[in-house]
Amino acid sequence: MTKQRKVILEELHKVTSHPTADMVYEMVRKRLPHISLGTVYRNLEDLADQGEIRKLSIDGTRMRFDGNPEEHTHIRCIVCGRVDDIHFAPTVSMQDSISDNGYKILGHKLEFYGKCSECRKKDEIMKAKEKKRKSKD
Amino acid sequence: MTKQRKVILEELHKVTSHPTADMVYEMVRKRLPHISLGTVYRNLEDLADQGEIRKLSIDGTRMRFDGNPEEHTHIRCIVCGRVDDIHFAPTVSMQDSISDNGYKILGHKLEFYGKCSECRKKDEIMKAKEKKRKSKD
DNA sequence: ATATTAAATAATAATGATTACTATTACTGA
DNA sequence: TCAGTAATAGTAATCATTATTATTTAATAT
Ligand SMILES: [Mn+2]
Ligand SMILES: [Mn+2]
Ligand SMILES: [Zn+2]
Ligand SMILES: [Zn+2]
Repeated sequence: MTKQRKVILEELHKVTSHPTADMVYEMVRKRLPHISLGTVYRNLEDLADQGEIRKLSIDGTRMRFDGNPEEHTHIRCIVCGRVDDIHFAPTVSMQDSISDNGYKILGHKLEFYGKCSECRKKDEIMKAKEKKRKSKD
Repeated sequence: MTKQRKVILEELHKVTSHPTADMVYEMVRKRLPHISLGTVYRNLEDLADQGEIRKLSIDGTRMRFDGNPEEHTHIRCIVCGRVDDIHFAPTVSMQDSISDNGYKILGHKLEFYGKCSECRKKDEIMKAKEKKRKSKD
C-alpha cells in the first residue's frame, strides 16, 4: 500500500460519482501533484483485481470506477451521463416507468457474467492435468 | 438505405455473436471488398440511433452491436468474453449460481437508464420557452 | 548505518478504438 | 444533361488505455 494507492482509494471513497480514470487523476493530483496518470490507471486496475473497488463498463468507451465494491445497481442519465447508485432489490417486475431518485426511468440493463460451458470444460482438463502431475511425484 | 447499410444490417441479422465494429467490417468486407471501416462505424451508429440495432457497452473499451433491437438480457463469459442472449424474465430473485445455456452464473449486472431530475427540469424550461415562442407569432 | 535488492513510480512512447476530414462517387430531380 | 445533395473511401486526428524505461522508494541483509 503505497501512498499513491492509499490516496487514490481514499479519494474514490469520498465520492459517489463513479468517476473515470481521468477524473480520479484530477482528484488525486490536488493532494499528490506529481502523480502520473499511468500510476492512477495501474492502481485502479490493481484495486479492482483485489476487489477493493469496482470497474464499471456502463458508459460508452471509457471505464468508470466505484469505491463501493459490493454488487449494487446503478442508474444512468441518458442526457448528461451521470451515474448514481440506486436501492433496488431485484425481485419483482422492473418494467415501465417507475420513479426513484427523481429519475424518470426509461429502461434497464441486466447482464449476467459467468463461465461458459467451453471454458468450464477447459478448466476440468486443466484440473485433471494438475492432478496427474501431482500424483507423479 | 445504401447498399453498404443494407449489407451491414443483413450481416448483423445473420449472427447472434454481438460483434464489434471491427468484426462487422470483416463480415461485410466479404461481400463489399471496398467498404471502409469509417463507413461501417457511421452506419452502425446511424442504425442504432434509428433503433434498428443496438449498441452494447458490456465489454471493456470496445462497443458491440446487436442485430436485435428489442430489450433483452445478455450473458457474458468472464474468461473468453463471448456474449450470448439469455431468455430471462426479470421477475424473481436472480441471486446465486443458477445454470442456463451451460453457463455457470457468477453474478449479474443490472442498470437502469433514464432522465435525472436536473435534466427533466431543463426539459420543462425548454418546453416553456417553446410555448412562449409559439404564442408570440 | 550502509549496501543490496526488489517493487513502484514518473515520464513518455506506443497501441487500439473511434471520430473527423476531404476529395471522389453515386443518386435525384429539374 | 446538368446541377445539387448525400454517402462513400481513404486517410488523418483524437481519445482512452497500455507498455516501456530510467529513476526513486521501500525493504532486507550486512
Ligand atoms: Mn455505485
Ligand atoms: Mn443480444
Ligand atoms: Zn441528467
Ligand atoms: Zn467462455
